[in-house]
Amino acid sequence: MDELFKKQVYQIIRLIPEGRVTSYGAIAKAVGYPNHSRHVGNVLRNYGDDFPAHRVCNSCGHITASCLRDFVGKLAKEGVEVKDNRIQNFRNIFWNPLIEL
DNA sequence: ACTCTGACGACTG
DNA sequence: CCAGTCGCCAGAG
Repeated sequence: MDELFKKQVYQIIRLIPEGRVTSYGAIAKAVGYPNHSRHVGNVLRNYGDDFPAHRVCNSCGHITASCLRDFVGKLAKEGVEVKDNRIQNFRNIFWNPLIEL
């Protein structure tokens, strides 16, 4: 896995506005690796809790993070409603790094 | 070199 | 909307 890839992923995630979310696949595309959605999640795992990983979920708006920590709480704090690991209103708050960047 | 695994995704019914 | 299936690629063992 390229260091560049990680760096790009980190960069993109830092740019996600508060109260918005995006998906692993969207990030992967944005950094030029269309089929590396899984690795985006893997990169996130490494960086830990010090950056807004809670603003990233899968393309269905479903939070699949095994460790779930505070994600729901943090999201709620930013105005993102989550119910049963599912992001409510996902379609509206989705932030596309390719278009809105 | 091979097999399993995984914070995933697109398609189909 | 939900479940099943297949494709994807880098790490770990």
